[in-house]
Amino acid sequence: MSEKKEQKTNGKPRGRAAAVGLTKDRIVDVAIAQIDEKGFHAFSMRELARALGVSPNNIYWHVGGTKEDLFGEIAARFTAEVSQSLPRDKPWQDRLRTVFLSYREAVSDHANVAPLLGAQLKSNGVANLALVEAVLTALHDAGYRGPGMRDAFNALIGGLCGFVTMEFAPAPDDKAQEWEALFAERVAGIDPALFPYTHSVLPEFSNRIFVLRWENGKDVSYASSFDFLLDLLIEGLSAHAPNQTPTS
Amino acid sequence: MSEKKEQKTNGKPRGRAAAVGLTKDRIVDVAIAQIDEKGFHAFSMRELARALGVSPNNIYWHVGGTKEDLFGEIAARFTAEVSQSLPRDKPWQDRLRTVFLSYREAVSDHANVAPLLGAQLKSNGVANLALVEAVLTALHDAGYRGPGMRDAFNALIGGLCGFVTMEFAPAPDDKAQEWEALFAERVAGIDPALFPYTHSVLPEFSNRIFVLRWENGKDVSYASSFDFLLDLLIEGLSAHAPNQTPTS
DNA sequence: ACCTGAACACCGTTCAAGT
DNA sequence: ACCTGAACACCGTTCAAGT
Repeated sequence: MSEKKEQKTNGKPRGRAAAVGLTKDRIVDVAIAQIDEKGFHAFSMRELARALGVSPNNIYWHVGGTKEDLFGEIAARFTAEVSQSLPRDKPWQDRLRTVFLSYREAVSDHANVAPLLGAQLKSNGVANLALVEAVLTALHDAGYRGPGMRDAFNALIGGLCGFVTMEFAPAPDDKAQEWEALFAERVAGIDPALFPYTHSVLPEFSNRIFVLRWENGKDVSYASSFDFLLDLLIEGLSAHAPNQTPTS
Repeated sequence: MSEKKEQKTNGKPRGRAAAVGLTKDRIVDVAIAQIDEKGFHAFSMRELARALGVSPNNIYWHVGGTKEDLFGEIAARFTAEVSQSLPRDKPWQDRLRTVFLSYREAVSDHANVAPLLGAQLKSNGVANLALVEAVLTALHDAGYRGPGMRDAFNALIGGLCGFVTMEFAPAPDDKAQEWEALFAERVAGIDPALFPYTHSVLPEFSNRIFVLRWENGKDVSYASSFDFLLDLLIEGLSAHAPNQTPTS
């Protein structure tokens, strides 16, 4: 994440009236820090204003009408980070792999922000064009065009970014410990007569597969599952590719 | 969605004191209706209480301490619906396809509830064991065991359910029209010198691929992209399967 | 067991005003 | 252009109390 100095004033030189020197960049910095610390659920505009030592309205002024707009800015910061240093001359398969692995890495550094990234159009929609361009170019090199390219693009973004959103879905807030214990117990007590296969994988998969878990990706790694998904998709795209590129 | 009659009293006969006859089922019914109508963002416990003609505390009493618990109940209702009528004697590929197509269908009937389903552990975690059992059984028939089975399970659930969550991510609330126009304009004005491939697919893909869109799956169908993702995964799982089952 | 009224400690957002 | 104070219309949740 870019650690901009606080004095940045959006490029424009400033008159002598400004007392605070608030910046969109600084707002986003502190907002991410707050979410990291207290979780997405506990994040509020007023608390953010307090942390910045500023009136809430000041934030609204810099960020544009609404809390959702701030979320959009936060999401933009993330996707911007991903588009750094995309490899240029590797085969399209390698480029795709790099893009999505680095997306997952960026998100896992600030896992509490995850609910923002997949779950709202505005965040979702702050186009990071470098990322889009990279994926489209890779698909183009694979020979995809038209509707087939659209489906391939959506399958990649939806499947992989969606996975990451689920991976870091936040657990219940406060009394987490109560809930964890209760849920763990419920999983352990699954009836083998009704659900034989689920029961048979039980001690091993308990808390390690989606749905049957009480901790998220911050506590239990889903890296190998993500890699597997990524492999399936890239291999599948190769197999369906209308036009193969030499795998130099 | 089950349209339980309002009088249901959880099976237990009731003493003469009960004036209202509120039920968890009825709470969930009306909550889903409210979210359908006004969107997830606008949903509140107090508004729900008003719609039910009931004191807010009454809801808390039936649903267990918190709003998150209610979300869990709502999610349970959904996954419960999916597990109806899972085919028994078809090949595992067909069974997987049916499960996830019917999951997507159930969600798209109440698209505004989507943010609830992938984005919070508690909803996510209300184990629908029939669904889990169906997926695990299919993977077992494909020959998957141990860590490979775990990765396959997570890739399926994370990729496909994650896709659906993104597909129906809600657009900004009120002044949507403003934002749509502005975003559409921004997409139309993408610089062909900086992002040549993105620019080249522009009129065709505008608002039809993730990231570069201002409407969600309620307004623009992502069915073909979901189908493509599903095909890639099932074919890939077949290719990697440790043990093939005769097809039919 | 089921239900309510009143209250606590917050929110997001807007309006009018200051420099 | 940048910033604040005060106010509006809400929240989720809890506490004490009623039948």
